[in-house]
Amino acid sequence: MDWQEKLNQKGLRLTHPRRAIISVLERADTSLSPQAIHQRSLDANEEIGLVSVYRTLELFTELGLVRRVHGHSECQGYVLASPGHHHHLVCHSCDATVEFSGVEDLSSLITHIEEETGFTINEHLLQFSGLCPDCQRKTDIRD
Amino acid sequence: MDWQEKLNQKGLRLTHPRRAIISVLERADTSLSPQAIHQRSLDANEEIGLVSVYRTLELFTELGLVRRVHGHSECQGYVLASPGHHHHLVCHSCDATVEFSGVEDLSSLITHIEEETGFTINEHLLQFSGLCPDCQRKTDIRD
DNA sequence: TCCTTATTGAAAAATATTTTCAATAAGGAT
DNA sequence: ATCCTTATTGAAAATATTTTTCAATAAGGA
Ligand SMILES: [Mn+2]
Ligand SMILES: [Mn+2]
Ligand SMILES: [Zn+2]
Ligand SMILES: [Zn+2]
Repeated sequence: MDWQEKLNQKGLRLTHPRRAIISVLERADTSLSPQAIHQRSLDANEEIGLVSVYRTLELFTELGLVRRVHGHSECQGYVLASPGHHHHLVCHSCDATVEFSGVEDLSSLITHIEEETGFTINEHLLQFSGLCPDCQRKTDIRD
Repeated sequence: MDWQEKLNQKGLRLTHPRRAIISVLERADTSLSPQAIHQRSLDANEEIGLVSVYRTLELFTELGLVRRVHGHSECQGYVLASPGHHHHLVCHSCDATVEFSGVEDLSSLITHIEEETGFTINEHLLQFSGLCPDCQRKTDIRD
């Protein structure tokens, strides 16, 4: 199910700002802050309000259409989300962000921690960071 | 090595705001935002400036004395960090935050993702969330 | 006790986010 | 095609958060 169907299903409208934001995120290769999304939308001659960016990101996060990426300083980066269990990998140097599928098996770790702490665990946040291929090359050259 | 030694070692001073902030974090059982830390410090009659809270948290994060906890909405929660590799477990309901030691073995997952994406991975962010023992009890009673 | 300078905090500036509300446009009904 | 309902928008104002500046202070070695 794509995002348009998802909105229909919930009785939500397919508005201009919503289209514009998805379009910006589709073209992005890094996560983008609300401000950045707004700016790129204007750059593409899709004039939308910054308020709508905030509202749409909140809605889309709720619907699982976008996900938040948590950086060292910045935690307001949003990326398009593919359906299913995924996490993100971020380049320290250029912010390139790619998704990887959540195939990790944390179950034994989770069980261990549940026993140790008495908590019930039902959610996890996992993110990797390092250098993307491009930035590795640039670093090599400099050496 | 405790935080005081660490500061000495770096030629940094043991100031009143720094003591106050550590003291607040030591007493906390959830992560705290800069504002919350400031308020609790005032409540404890340790009058420090909010600016110093920001500056100290930045410094202490750098030094590995505190760590940031990333929540669903809020990502400005700080907790005291024990030395070594740790992650955090947060209660959805009451925000109770406990540390667990980073004994997880992500190496095969990391290798897999490195091969798949061409990235070099050197850092990870892992956080669990769920219900703490207290909040489990409260939920049970309500049922 | 003195001296150096890292650090503080008040204030202002810069940014970021949320709220409000009248105007608009999405999309189902006719 | 046109009408109608109402979800949604965007301008503006209100709030909240974070950073910058800089003179005053106090940490801590001499
Ligand atoms: Mn996962
Ligand atoms: Mn770990
Ligand atoms: Zn890169
Ligand atoms: Zn709890």
